[in-house]
Amino acid sequence: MSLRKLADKVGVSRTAPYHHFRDKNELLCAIAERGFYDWREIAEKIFEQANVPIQQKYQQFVREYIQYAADNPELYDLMFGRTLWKQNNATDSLKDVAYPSFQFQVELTRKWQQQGLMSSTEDTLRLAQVAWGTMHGIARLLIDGIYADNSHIEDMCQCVVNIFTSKT
Amino acid sequence: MSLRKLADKVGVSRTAPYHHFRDKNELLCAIAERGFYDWREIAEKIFEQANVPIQQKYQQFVREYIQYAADNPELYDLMFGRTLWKQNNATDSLKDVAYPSFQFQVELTRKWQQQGLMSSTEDTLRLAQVAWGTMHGIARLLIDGIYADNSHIEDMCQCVVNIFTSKT
DNA sequence: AATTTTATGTTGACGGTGTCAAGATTCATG
DNA sequence: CATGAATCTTGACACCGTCAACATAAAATT
Repeated sequence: MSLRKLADKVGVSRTAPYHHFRDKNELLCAIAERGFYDWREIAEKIFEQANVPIQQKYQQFVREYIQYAADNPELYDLMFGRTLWKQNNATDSLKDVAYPSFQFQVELTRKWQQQGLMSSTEDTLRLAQVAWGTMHGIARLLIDGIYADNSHIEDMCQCVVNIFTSKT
Repeated sequence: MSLRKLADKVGVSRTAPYHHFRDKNELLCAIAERGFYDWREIAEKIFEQANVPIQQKYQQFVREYIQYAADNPELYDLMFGRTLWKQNNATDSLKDVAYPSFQFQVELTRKWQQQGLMSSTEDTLRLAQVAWGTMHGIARLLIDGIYADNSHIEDMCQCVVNIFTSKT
């Protein structure tokens, strides 16, 4: 969607947004930022649950991550797509929210390793990148409509959990 | 890059390409098609090797997949990005090359399961989606510049192999 | 050899888009 | 009341994909 159509739909002139955002990129960054806040809330709720085995929490985490992407394809594309990240288009404000979100994934991985859910022989950072990459890749295959269908989500998540929590 | 700049760089008028491709989308599809052919050649060479253990071939496959994406970020984005796939923008001609490429991944997975490299308790299609999703996700994190660096490729690939070939 | 068709090129024009500059309006605050 | 900030507006510019119309060279047909 273009800025002009957007402005028109809101019933305002085409240049009105420029008094609130320096350019289109900043507006997109702001939208993505909201996405990171929303996702963090969802993720935190998962791990706040008491009396739920970690393996089940992990499965829930994977499923909700992918479901979030499938439910908000455009937003996910903004948050993790090349539009904002490929050429330093990301605002400092966006980075301030996104980087901790990336770091969160690493800390989660470390905890999973410590709790024996995942192999502790792997380097934590690498494992975090791979584990996240797996969710990210499946999410992208889904929202880009490549050889994956929304009806496969549940099964794929189960498969991910099986693979990553295999005893070594 | 825009069609006009491209045409200008080639030293031709802006509408010249329209005598060879119906529109910009068709041109992009043709480029992506070439990418699929190239990648198939690379992949086939890996599995043609004799006297190389399958695990090593698998590792090589993962590494070369990700390296190919890292070396040709724009091309990879065309081949597997939402530009061409999200809204049936893909040409029939492109689909004819791409779908078998997707299917190839499934057949590879089936073979890996049969040869005991990967867990044979997982459904082959799901496992193929997850295994490919992992490579795809890491490739995307790399080329989109999100929390992954080209210097991590080797280590990440090793990690992927370790995870997916864990004995169960 | 002459003619026609095809392949390939060109310029002009249209509507769409992001964005800047300059001016209008509202509105809170001194 | 006056001032200045916040907000909105229209006009203009350069760029983009694409269409229509026309030119020309090569290939095919007669």
